[in-house]
Formats: sequence, structure tokens, C-alpha cells
Amino acid sequence: MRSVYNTPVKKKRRSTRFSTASVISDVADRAGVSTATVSRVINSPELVADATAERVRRAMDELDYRPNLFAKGLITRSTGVLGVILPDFHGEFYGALLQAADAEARRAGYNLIVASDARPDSADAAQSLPVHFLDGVIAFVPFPNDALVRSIGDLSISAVLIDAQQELEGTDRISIDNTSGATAAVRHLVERTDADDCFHVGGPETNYDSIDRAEAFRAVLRERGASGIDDRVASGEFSIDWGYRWALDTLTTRTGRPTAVFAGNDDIAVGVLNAARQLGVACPDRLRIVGFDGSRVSAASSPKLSTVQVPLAEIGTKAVQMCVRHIADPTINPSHAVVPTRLAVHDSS
Amino acid sequence: MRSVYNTPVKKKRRSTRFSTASVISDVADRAGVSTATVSRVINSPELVADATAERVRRAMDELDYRPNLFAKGLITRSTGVLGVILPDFHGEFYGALLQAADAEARRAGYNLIVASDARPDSADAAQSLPVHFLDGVIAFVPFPNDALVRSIGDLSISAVLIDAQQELEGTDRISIDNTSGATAAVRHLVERTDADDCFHVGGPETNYDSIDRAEAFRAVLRERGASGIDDRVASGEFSIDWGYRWALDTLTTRTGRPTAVFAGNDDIAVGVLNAARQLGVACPDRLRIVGFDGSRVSAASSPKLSTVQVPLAEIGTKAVQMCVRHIADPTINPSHAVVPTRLAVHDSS
DNA sequence: TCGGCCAGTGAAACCGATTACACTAGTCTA
DNA sequence: TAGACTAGTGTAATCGGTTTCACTGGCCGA
Repeated sequence: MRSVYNTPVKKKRRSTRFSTASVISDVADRAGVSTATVSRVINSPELVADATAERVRRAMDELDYRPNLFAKGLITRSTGVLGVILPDFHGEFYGALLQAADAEARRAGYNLIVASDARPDSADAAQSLPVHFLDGVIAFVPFPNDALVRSIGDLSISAVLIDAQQELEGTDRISIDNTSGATAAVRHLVERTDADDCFHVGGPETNYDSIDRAEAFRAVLRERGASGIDDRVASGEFSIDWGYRWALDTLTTRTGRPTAVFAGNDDIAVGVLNAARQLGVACPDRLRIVGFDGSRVSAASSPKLSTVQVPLAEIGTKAVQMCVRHIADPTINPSHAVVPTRLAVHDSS
Repeated sequence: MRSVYNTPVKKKRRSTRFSTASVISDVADRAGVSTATVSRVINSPELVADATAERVRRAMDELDYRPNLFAKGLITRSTGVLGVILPDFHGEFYGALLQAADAEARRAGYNLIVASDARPDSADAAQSLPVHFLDGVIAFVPFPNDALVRSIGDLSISAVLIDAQQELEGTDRISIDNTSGATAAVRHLVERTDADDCFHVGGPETNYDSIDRAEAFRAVLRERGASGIDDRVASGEFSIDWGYRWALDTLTTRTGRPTAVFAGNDDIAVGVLNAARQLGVACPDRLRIVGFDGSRVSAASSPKLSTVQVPLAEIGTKAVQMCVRHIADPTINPSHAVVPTRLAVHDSS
């Protein structure tokens, strides 16, 4: 007998408010084993005799036992949660990405915490994310945002940057190969109309994708020996409204009328299309239009929009895979995946 | 002296792999106080002398101290994380909702974990969500899904059900008042065309919103004494393609041609619009169309779609507010909010 | 001057898991 | 048949916080 004075009535469960959830010691008691054995049944069953394990499993079932993730996390320092930072969830662009990422994460046994932060150069999302919690972070950074990238670096957890221009020590990256798709789109246009009448209506000036797409436009036109190229490149925002305003303005007041428009994304293209229809400019007969993204609005427009497909689902899936891989083995070299874009010709060009 | 044999060199930090994060005892040491005092500075500063608190805060800053959420959660049983279950994130419908929910959650100091589960009658999302972790759950359940609702009930945490038909003991609910908007929309149509030529192209048969919208259609037509109403109600899915197929079929083969279509949502309406344009049926001259949701595609279409606005952002915001309120005080009676819908007339009707 | 009270603080128990280490009993080898 | 080894299990330390309780010293009123 180890002690004479100390024979408590076998310490029983605290009555934590009215939590009825059972804990590991309940299971241990019921199965007639120690908590260590219960833990082993869960985490390394090969160490436990079959008969014992069976008894423990039954006890877990009967008590509907679920391990407390706080206690577990306190030891293992992992939660099975990945953080995802996106500029916004509004459009389908990020929705499609999130959908695929969530599916892949679930497959790998992870959950996604989301945070959006539209403002460039704000790291609020990263700040408010409960980072001590997360096993990894995936951030879509299509704008220069040093604050965000830096604060992700500070987290020193597995991270995947999508679309970011900045390199980050030890971090996986995914980039969108805008150039190939954009080049194909612009070539497609200049083969059908005079290069001097081709216009580019781009997205935000500082957006990396915008920059790539505009540059591809310029390159193809230079290649064709077009002149006054810069005058035919406009930046605005990724919205229907911007495309609409631009087209209304340009189609009515310009002297050299556009015969082809390469839009920075599908929304812009749809705006241009609407303005053209309103002005009685037939598409594709008098105005050819190509969008970018392959979004649902592009499929919904009529004439159906020619567009450059961005494989959003693939990006989401790949991001999670990279992140999970890096969590499993932090020593492997960070990789840089470039996802292709592909011109899909429909009726608007 | 309490013990003779036991004078360790003041126990120092374990070298947890290479985690450089500082813990509460580091802060305590640096500030020359106990861990209890540090904890008090964080959680109930009024108990600590100003000078002491100031010293502790400086120490926290200098060490860039962040409380370990596992340890904290182990005691307080709360994480500041809400789970959100949606059928999918694909369309902008749920995206808009999520966007607003995230913003509101962040404002209230919470984060969102997301899970999507498109399959009706599957509770996988709820199962795979790390529920021991969550302070609350918000679920959008537009389809009958007893499994999901039941498993949310089993969680016994604060929950908000959106759009669900089932009641759940002690659970807040939000419903969309489809009827008022739908009624207004159908009245709007029958005032402009013969009630006998009005058709409804609905979404999935089992979707609660679909059911409400279809029923409102029937009610208005009955009110007008229309006949053969059931023949003019079709169910399909919430997609452009379904609307397109329906219209192609109906506009070409039916004898009594539709002059007005009330669509189950904007996607369907856009599909109808595209088919009509392709068949040379002018909208709104020969065919009036009203959609539902007030989505971005509706604004992008031309003619601009008349539609019934669903305040998705409001729903997201309200869901988080209800959930947070319920977490703060679980004893308050669950409430049931009904959000209105509003007809917005544009150019398609 | 004494007792009571209060503000401020620390020591230590506790939350519920994981896991290093110790131990037992059986099997195998020499 | 002793010794080495192994499979299976339990004890107790540990993770990093929160919180109860006990304690100290200063101030107050009687």
C-alpha cells in the first residue's frame, strides 16, 4: 500500500457545467484499462492486443467518446485545420477555388478556416486568423501586399501562396500562367481583324493577373507591328460596370472604332457586350470579344463568350495538396507550380 | 526551505522542436510576476495594479507573446470558431452569404470554418467538422436533410439553421420569405399579360425555396382564375442549362406559347432568355421574364433581368449575430427571423 | 493599538489528452 | 535453466494556460 492517509473514493468526473461528453478516463474505466491504452487504441493500435482493443472500442462506442481536440492539440500541436485567405468570396472565381479546396481538404482529413480581406496592403486577415491553431495557410495574393506576405512568413507554418509575386523562404507557390492563354486569345483576335483596331480593357492596374494579361496583349500587337498600342490599353476593375462604361465611351466617341476587344476578365467582357448590344453593334460581326476566367457568366451570355479558361478547381486542389505535403514533411523543398490557361473559342469572336 | 534534495536550476523551456514561440511563463519571468498575474492582465485586468499590468504588457510585446489557444480552450472550452455548412460555395448565392458572415464574425472576434456538402440527406459535413472545437454552427439547409439536422442537434452547441423546414429544439432559425417577393413578381407578370400564358420554371422539386416560389405562382394564378395551372409549372434545377432546355422545348413545341415566365432563380431566367434570343423571341416584347435572387448574372444579362432580391448579405450577417448571441447567453429563447424578398423590376418584364 | 477589510499577488490544482519510462509475464535461445 | 528479448500494459510527467484559495501588507475605524 503506497499511502495510508490518502485513499480517495476513486476520483470521479468533475461536473463541468452540464457537459455530458465523456472523456478518456471514462472509456478507460469502462473498458478496465488505463487511459494510456485507450490513447494507444486510437493512435497506434498495433501496440495493443486485439482483445483489449476490441473492448476499448466497444466502450468508446457505448459512451460516444470523441477525443477533446484541445487536449490533443496541446500535445501534438496540430489541429487538422488549414487557413485560407482570399481577397473576397464574392464572385464565383474564388467560390470555385474554395469549393475544390474544401473537398480536397476534407479528403485529406483537414478542415478549412476562411478569411477574406479585400483591401490591398492589409494583413488583417492573417492577423485575425487564429494562427496558433492552424497547421497551414493558403493565401491568394493577387495584389502587392507585403504586409500580408510578411505576416504569413512570420507565422512559420506551412504556407502556400497563390498568384503572389513575392517569394517567401520555404513556401510553396502556385502561379497562373496568364501569358499563354492571353497570347492565344489576342492572336485569335488579330487573325480575324486588324491589329490596329484591337483594344484591351483590363482589370485593376496593380493586380498581377491584370498585368500579365495586358503585357501579353502588348506583346502580340508589337509582334504584328501595330502602332499606338498603349492608347488601346485601359485599366479599371474586374466588373461588368467598368466594361460597360468603357465600351459606351469608346464605341461612341472614338474615331478609330474597335473591332476586337480582349477583356481582362469575363465580367468586363460581359459589360462590353451589353454596351455593344445597346448601341446596336453586332457581336461578333462588327465587334469580337474575348474574356478571361471561364466563369459561369461567360457561359450565360449570348452570344456565348469566348474566354480563357482558368482552372480554378485545379488551383484549389493543388494548393491543399501542396500544403498538406509540406505539413507532413516540412523539409522537402518548396515547389512552384504553374497552372496553364487555355483559350476556349465560342460565339463572341 | 521546502526541500533539501530538490533544487533544480529553475526549470527551463523544453526545446519543442524549434518552436520559438514564447509561453506565459516566459512573460511572467520577464515581468517578474507569476503566470497567474499574466493571465489576469489578459483576461481581467481590473484585478491587477496598473504598474504591474504595464510591465506585463511590455513583456508580452517584447516577446511577441500569443496565448496558446489549445491550452486556453482546454480550460475555457471555447475557440472563437464558428462552423458554417453550406450546400456548396460554387455560385455567388452562397458566396455572398459567406462574405457577409465572415465579415460579421470577424467583427465579433470569431473565425469561420467552412464545410460544404451538396448531397441531400448526407450529414458528412457535420460529421467531419471538428465539432468539439466549435463554439457554434450555422447551417444552410434548403433541402430536406434529417440526417444533417439531427446531427447538428446532437452537437448540443449553439446552432442557427437557415432555410430549414425542421424545427430544432433550442435552435435559432432564419427563413427566407419567398412568398412575398414571388407573389409580387407573379402579380407583376399577370398584370401585363394573360394569366393563362404564364409559366413557372422552377428549381429542384425538393428544395424548400423552390416549393415556396412555385406555390406563390400557383396561388396568384388561382386568384386570377387561371386554368390548367399545374401544366405550366415545371421543376428542374437551379441552372442556366435547365432554363435553356426548358425554353427551347417549350417555345418551339407548345401550342399555347408562353408570354411570361417566372423563373425559380436567375440562372434559370438567363437560360430562358438565351433560348428566346436564339429563337428570335423578343424579350420583353413577346416574352416577359422575372428571375429570383438578385444575383450578379441577373445584372449582367441584357435586357437586364427583373428579379426578386434575396438579401443574402443580411442573412449571413444575421446568422452570425444570432449565433454569437446564443453563445453569449444560451438561455435566451431561440428566435426565428424571416427575411423579406423584394421585386426589382428592370428591363426583361 | 487592535481587528477587519481590501487590493494585489503567488502557489498549486486542474483541464484531457499523449508518451517516456517502468514493469510483468511469457517465449526463445544457448 | 538462466538470461535476453518481446508484447502488452500502467504510472506519471507533460503540454500551457485559468482559476481557486491562501497569503501579505496597508489602511481604516473603534
